[in-house]
Amino acid sequence: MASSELSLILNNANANLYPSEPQPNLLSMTAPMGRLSEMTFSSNNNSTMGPWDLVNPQMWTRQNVLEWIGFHVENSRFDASLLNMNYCDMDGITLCTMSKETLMSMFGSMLGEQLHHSLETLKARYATDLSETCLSESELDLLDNILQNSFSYMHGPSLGPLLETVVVQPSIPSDNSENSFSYFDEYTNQLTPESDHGYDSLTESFQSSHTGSFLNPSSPESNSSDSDPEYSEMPYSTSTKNFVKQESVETKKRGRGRPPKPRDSEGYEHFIQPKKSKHAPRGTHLWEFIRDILIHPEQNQGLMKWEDRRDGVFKFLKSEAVAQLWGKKKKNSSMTYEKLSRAMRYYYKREILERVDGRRLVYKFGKNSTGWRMEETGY
DNA sequence: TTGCCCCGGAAGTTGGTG
DNA sequence: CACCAACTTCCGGGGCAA
Repeated sequence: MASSELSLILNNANANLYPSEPQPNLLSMTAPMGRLSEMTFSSNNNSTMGPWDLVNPQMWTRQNVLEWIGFHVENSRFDASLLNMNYCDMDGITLCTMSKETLMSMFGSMLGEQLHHSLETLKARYATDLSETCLSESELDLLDNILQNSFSYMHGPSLGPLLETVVVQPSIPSDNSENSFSYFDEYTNQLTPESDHGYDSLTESFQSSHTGSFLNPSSPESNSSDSDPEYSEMPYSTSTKNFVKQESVETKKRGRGRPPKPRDSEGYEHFIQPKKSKHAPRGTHLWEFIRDILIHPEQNQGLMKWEDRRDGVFKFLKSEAVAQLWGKKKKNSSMTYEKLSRAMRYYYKREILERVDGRRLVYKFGKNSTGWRMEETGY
């Protein structure tokens, strides 16, 4: 585990806690994208369990340990700058040997206790179903092959085995999208001058599951938006398991209206959850989400592009992919461009967007939108 | 003809607020 | 608890290019 990664994940926790504080530019520190291991490293988004949640703590990698600590740092609103990063650099076996006192001395009484509680819970969980959760090497190989075959188009040729690190994730993220947790989040936050919520727009989606599909630098900037089968046929899901699960659920017609918020059923309610302020802003608005994709061209990766930056005219290049991202952010796996575009059309009345007649997939920011102008973004 | 997109009405849900 | 904002879902209709 590189110390820079340690810094990133902990800095990020602080960035989420103190979004108004100026953050150092992490662009240069951002790990190169593309490898699944690096994608999953940042998958501990917004108080969502990371891969570690599905693995016996004894088998955690350094990365898993770090994600787990990061999760609790964020949930307890612990000031990550107070952490000694050397304490975070250990594997699961080492971690499991630590007593409550040791953890409390390393991480302070509050966080240490929380970590101990979590660790004991997880250890107890996996003590009973170890045989179910641990795949044999041959099973891993088999699953790896399946994933490689199924998702090969999502990866660059140089990618290593998908199961190089733990890739399993909860199929339904838990809760609290406000509290994102990845180094991309911090990046997003700092580059979004008007990001009033410190939300996670791109990052949540990028990090957690798309296994590089949007990030593949070789992805052509398709003009045909979703005629590209890459984006039209495959839900953006982490694993085949999740994929199958989602598919079966979505064949049922769902009721109208906003889908119910997933309830936290993962047994972590007992941890200190960051309480939403009574006046906490709502989550990201769609137009802000769109804006942030546009003003972060490094991470945009051909999803959208500016047609006329000065006038705020932009175009969806991969409309369905953007919709999937939006759906992921909203914990709504059945989001489509059709639905997203309906929401976009409502913005016309409010003058957040202006109509662009006769051009497919093209919209324009209106006078009631902010944060996209060059004067505002600084670039 | 088909597929994709645009349009806007209608009805629904969730979460914040008073 | 009512109200409201912000979507989400569904739908019928229409345009356009292949």
